[in-house]
Amino acid sequence: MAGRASFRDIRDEMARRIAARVWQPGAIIPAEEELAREFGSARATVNRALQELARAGIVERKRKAGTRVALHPVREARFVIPLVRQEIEAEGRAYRYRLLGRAIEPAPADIRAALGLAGARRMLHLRCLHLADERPWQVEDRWINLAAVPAARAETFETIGPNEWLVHNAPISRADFVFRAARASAVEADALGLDVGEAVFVGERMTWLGQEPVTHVRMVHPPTHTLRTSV
Amino acid sequence: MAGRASFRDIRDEMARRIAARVWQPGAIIPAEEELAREFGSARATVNRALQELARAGIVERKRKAGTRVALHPVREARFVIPLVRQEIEAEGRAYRYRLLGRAIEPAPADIRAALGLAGARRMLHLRCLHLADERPWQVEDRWINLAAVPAARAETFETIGPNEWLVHNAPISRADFVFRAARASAVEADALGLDVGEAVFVGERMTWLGQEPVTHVRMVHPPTHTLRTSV
DNA sequence: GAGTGGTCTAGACCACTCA
DNA sequence: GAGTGGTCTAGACCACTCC
Repeated sequence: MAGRASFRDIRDEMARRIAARVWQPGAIIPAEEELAREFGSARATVNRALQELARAGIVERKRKAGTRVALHPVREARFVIPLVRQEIEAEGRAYRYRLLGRAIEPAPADIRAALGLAGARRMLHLRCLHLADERPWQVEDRWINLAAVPAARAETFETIGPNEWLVHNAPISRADFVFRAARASAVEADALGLDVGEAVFVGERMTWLGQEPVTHVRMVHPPTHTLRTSV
Repeated sequence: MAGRASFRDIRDEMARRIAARVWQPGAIIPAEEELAREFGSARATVNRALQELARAGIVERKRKAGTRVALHPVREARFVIPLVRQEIEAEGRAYRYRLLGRAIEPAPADIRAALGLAGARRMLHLRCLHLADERPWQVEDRWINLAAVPAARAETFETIGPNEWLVHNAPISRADFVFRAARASAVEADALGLDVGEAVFVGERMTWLGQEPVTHVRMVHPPTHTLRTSV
C-alpha cells in the first residue's frame, strides 16, 4: 500500500465496503472526486473502478444523481462453456471418448433451419459418446458443414472428439446456445443407459464464421447433470 | 464522424473488420500506437476499445506479442435473469399470476442444505403459478427466510408475486443458479397441465444478503421452455 | 443552473515476454 | 534488450439529469 493505489485495489476496497454493508444497499456512495481524494488517486482511476462495479451490477450510476449500491446486484448469470473433456477432468474424473457413428448425408430440416441453410445439403454427421470414469456423461450428435470446414472430410474422429478438433481447425465468429429439457429418445437412452422417455438435459450449440454456418451440435446429458453458476 | 472518434466508434470499427475478416482469425492486428495514429485518437482510447474486445473474447492480447484475433471468440455465455412478468410480456403475451398456497412451516432438508441453514427453521413457503395468455408458464415453489425478511410475514402475496415483492423489499448481495431437467411430480404436472413424469425444465435460485440466506426458489417450466443466448 | 458521471488527451512509467 | 500492452495522472470538456 506504500505505492500508488491501482484501480483494482480501489475496486476491491469498495466491493468490500459494500459486502460488509459499510455502504448499505440502496445508499448513495461518495462522488468520484471525493473518493479520489480519499484514495489519493486520480479521478479517472476511481472512475474505472466504479465502472467495473457498475458493469457487474453491484452499483448503479446516474449523472447528477450519483452512484448508489444496487438493491439487486444480480441481473445476469454467466456460464463458461468448457470443452467436455475439461468439464470432466475439472471434477477429477477420467475422460474417455468414443465415436459411435460417422456419415456424410443430407442434414434434416430442423438442423438446416437452426443454421439458416436453404435447401438440402450433405453434411458430415457424427455421433459420439463422452464418458466420465467409464460412465456415460454426454451423447453428442453433430453436423459439420463441409463447405465451411473441408478438412473435416479427411478426419476420422476416432481418437479426437469433434469439439477439440474443431477448436484447432475451424475458427468461428458467432455462436448460439439453447438449453432445454426433453425425453430421451430410444437411441439416446441406449447410449446413456437410461430408460426411454427419461428426462434429459439438452444443450444445443450452433456456430458461424461470418455468414457461413460451421456446425450444429446437440449435447444430451442424463438428468443428474446441472448447469450452475454463482454471482 | 467529424469530431473526435469515441472508443465506441473505434471498438465497433475494429469489430467490423474482424467480422468482415479484413483481420483474419488468428492474425496479429496493428499495435495500439499505430491504430491510434490511424484513428487520430490517443493511445488510451484505442486501448480501451481493445480491452473491451478482449473482455468479450474477440481478441487475445499479450505484452510484446501483440493483439491477435481469437480463433474461438466464445468462451462464455451470458443469460439475463428477467422477472417472469418481463419475460412473458417481452414475448407480447399477457401475464397473470396466481397464488396456490401460503404457509409458515419447517423447511425441508434439501432447501436448508442449499441455503446453508443449520437445524430446522420455520420459513414462509409459497406456491405460485405464472401464466402466459392463460396458459401455465411456470410453477414456483419458494421458501423465504423470515429472519432475513420479516416484512414478508405481513404480505399475503395474493396480488403480487414473491419475486416482484422481494425485488422491492429484500436487498441481496449474492445469488446461485442451477438449471436441470427433471420429471414432473404429480403436483407440478397438475399445475402445468402435463402428464406426471413428463420432462420439465427446472431452474433454482438461492440468494443471500451477506451471510444470511434470503430465499430459495424452484421454478418449473413445461418442456417447451428454453434458455437461450447468442454470442 | 449546477452537480455528477462519461470520456478524451498527452505524457509517463511499468510489466511482461519474446528474441 | 526492446517492443507491446497495462495503467496512472492531470486536466479538460461534455452530457445528462435533478432541482
